[in-house]
Amino acid sequence: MRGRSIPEATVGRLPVYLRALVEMAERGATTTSSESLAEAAGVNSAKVRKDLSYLGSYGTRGVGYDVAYLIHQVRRELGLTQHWPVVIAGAGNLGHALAKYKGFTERGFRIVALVDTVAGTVGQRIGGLPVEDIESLDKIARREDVAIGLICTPAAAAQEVADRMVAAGIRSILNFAPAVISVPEHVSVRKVDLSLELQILAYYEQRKAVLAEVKDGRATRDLAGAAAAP
Amino acid sequence: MRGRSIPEATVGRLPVYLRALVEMAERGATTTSSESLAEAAGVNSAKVRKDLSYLGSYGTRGVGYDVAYLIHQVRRELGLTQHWPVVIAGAGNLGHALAKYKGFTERGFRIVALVDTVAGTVGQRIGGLPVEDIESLDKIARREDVAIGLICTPAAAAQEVADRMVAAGIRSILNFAPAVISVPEHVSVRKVDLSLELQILAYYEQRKAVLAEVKDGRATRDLAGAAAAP
DNA sequence: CAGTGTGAACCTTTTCACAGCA
DNA sequence: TGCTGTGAAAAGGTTCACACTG
Repeated sequence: MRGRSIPEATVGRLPVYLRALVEMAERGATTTSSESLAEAAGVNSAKVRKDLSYLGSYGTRGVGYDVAYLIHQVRRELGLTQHWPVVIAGAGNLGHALAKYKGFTERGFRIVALVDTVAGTVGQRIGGLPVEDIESLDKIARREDVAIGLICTPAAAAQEVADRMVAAGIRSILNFAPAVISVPEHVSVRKVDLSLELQILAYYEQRKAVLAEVKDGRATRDLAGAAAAP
Repeated sequence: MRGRSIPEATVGRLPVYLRALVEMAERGATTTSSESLAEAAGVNSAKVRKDLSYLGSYGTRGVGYDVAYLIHQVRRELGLTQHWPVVIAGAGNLGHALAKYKGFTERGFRIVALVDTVAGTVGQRIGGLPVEDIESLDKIARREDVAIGLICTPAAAAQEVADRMVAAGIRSILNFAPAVISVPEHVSVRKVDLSLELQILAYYEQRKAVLAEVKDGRATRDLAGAAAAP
């Protein structure tokens, strides 16, 4: 294919394929198929083929994909052939944990600084990094050419921190604070909301309980028109 | 509406609306509109109206929504009128941080236990909780009627921990380990993959750089469809 | 008359199914 | 023959626009 601009849904799955491919390579596999890659990534094979087709025609009909070559192509597409300096704002529990998280470094993301407010944890050392004053953010970001920032502050501080990051030239933000932040158009934001995920699980958990009741013939809760599956 | 079974995309936004509504209530608002709720949640108002319509007709035309009543309805729908005991497996950096994370407790999720392998951190105390032997998982889960488990172990241990959780009667899993886990049909899994999010940001970041080059008339990278041979 | 609730149009994503190629 | 690559169909999600109503 190669029609430029990969669908968002596909972009979200490429890192999963990449991880699966790297594991395969580590286990010595040189070739794989859409079927086995799908299995390893937890999706179906049609999706894998369609997703990979957006990158190009890198497979061989009747054979499959060359693992090493595909790893290279996915890495290139994701922009992982370069290293990305990252700054973390907020050195509480979560910032702390993320600063020490090995998975980032392994994938080419280097934490270059941890910043917090003076009232917070400035001066401490976490995982070999000193916690610096958030006032230095601009200086640090420009010195290290930081493009990506993580917000690990309480919700109340998130918007201000985001503004500071934008002012410091950061163009991508990963927001762990449970708050909606607004940024200029040219800045990308993704959010990870830990308790949101639990709330979604609670919804389906509750649903299972309700459905089980219906199935048992004891519909104790109000259900307009629920049909229990077999 | 009330045709049962809310679209997944809507379920994923309900917690965001809920948070916005709770903030509004704390600021003393008694009424809101799809417009202002949309603003607070970072979406558009048509989406808010459609999403809320899946819960029922809880608004008043010409007026808006009653904040307190809507909070109640969203909570009920999400299954947050009850408390959910949660167990965390893996007391490394992340398990540590999550065990101390206030946001869970605030939203009705109580961490009842932290388990790890004996070789790990068993015996330590984290945020008032002792780290227990993972062998006790079954006993703990049944005693506390745990329905939700968090996996915060390294990727290599994730599947085994998931199996243990399923065996212990846990029916919903939030997986923080960068690994695909497989579970029986009746178990729900959601995953939070920290470095995946960074990789997605890297993709768009790189894209911006490439697009800027094209705009400047200096297309230094291959965009057309040139690909190096394997 | 302001603002909800919702059909209808539109867009994105997934799945199907098979032609085409090594 | 076996597996990719991809049109076409189906499903799912978003946005539009307006009838309806308190």
